[in-house]
Amino acid sequence: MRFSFQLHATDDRARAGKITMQRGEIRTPTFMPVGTAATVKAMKPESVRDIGADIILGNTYHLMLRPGAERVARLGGLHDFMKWDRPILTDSGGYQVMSLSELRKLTEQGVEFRSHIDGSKHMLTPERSMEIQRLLGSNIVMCFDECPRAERPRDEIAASMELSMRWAKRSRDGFNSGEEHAARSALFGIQQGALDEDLRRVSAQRLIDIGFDGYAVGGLAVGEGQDAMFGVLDYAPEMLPQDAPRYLMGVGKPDDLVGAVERGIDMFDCVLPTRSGRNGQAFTWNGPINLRNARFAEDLEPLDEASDCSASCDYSKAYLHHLHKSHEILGAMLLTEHNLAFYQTLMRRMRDAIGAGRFAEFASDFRRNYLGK
RNA sequence: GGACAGGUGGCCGAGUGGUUAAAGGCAGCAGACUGUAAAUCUGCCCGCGCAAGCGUACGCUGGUUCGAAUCCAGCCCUGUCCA
Repeated sequence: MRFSFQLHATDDRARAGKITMQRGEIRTPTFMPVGTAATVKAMKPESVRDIGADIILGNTYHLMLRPGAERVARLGGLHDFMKWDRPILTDSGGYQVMSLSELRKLTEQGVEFRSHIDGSKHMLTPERSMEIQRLLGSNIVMCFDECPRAERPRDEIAASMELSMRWAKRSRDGFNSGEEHAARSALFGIQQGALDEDLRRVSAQRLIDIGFDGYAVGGLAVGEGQDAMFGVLDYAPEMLPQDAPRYLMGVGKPDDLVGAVERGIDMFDCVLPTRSGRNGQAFTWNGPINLRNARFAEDLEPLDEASDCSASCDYSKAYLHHLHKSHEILGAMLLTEHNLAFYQTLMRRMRDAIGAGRFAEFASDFRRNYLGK
């Protein structure tokens, strides 16, 4: 089975289902922990699986620079290399076109990056991005796109979207040319168009015309704010095929996830649970807290007594406070694990609620506790 | 007892006549983080005040000067070395 997506239940616009691939099943809505540089930072791969992740994300740009895609291929591919045998989705480097905008030159052909590590030049084109993702052994390959910042003027957003759509076609062709890999992996297109409904519609249609296994909503959570993002999600997912997974790239905070599932999104990835874990922030059902805060210095309560994740229920906030104040590496490890477990539990609860036809109730309960309203 | 060196804001440490409420680091107190250039970054950090500002402040006491953390004298303390 190369790739299939089955919907088990829908509740209003929310959907619960399953992606089936050679390397395993992905229960949707799903959250993919981010493992940019062949590691979900501060986590052993087996722990990532233990807390419930079905799939993780890797990155073309970072692995291209180090250790190099060809080297990963010689070492047997990304899965064996990092000891993660389940599905891996790889981002194409499109996000780095924005995040490393100081270090690159963009042309119709592609993007020339100046490595943030050693200054060396690397040309990323749709074709090369497909090749790198193939060399890595990616299971879900993302089209090479440009992810523009929200505040760019409309004409630039439109031009950027058109460029991304031309690149989507080239990505499709490049992907198909890697025949053996194409026969056992999937390719996702990425809708752009920022906050503009017409551009989003044009973008969706271009992608559908090309044809992909799944469709991502890109270019959100890039500074526009949650209201604006939800505004787009009120119409953008419906522009994409019903029978394919919809992936909201780079999102988000727990309340973003709930609002996005509510609007028909099936897949997410975000650095927040891992990065925040390293920076002292823990997600809880009553909202995020910062364990560095003095008020936790003598708090013997665990983060989540009811959790079956050890990091969440076996250690006091006082201890986590101490570890983070002391810059002890275990503090980063435990909070990362807790946060990822929290995200996985959140996804499971959403899937269950959709299956039970009571997602609206779940969402309202969640918001009352998490946002205090 | 003698010879050097030195005493700066919670700690370390710049500064050696006015632009100094006093660099920088640490600690402390908060905040941010959304397809990871992030175990990171930002703000606050003498007291009172919303602020303008006022008051205190560079071991202590006195002096020189329009003006002193900075120059002078005495004293007190610390370190190293010599007896």
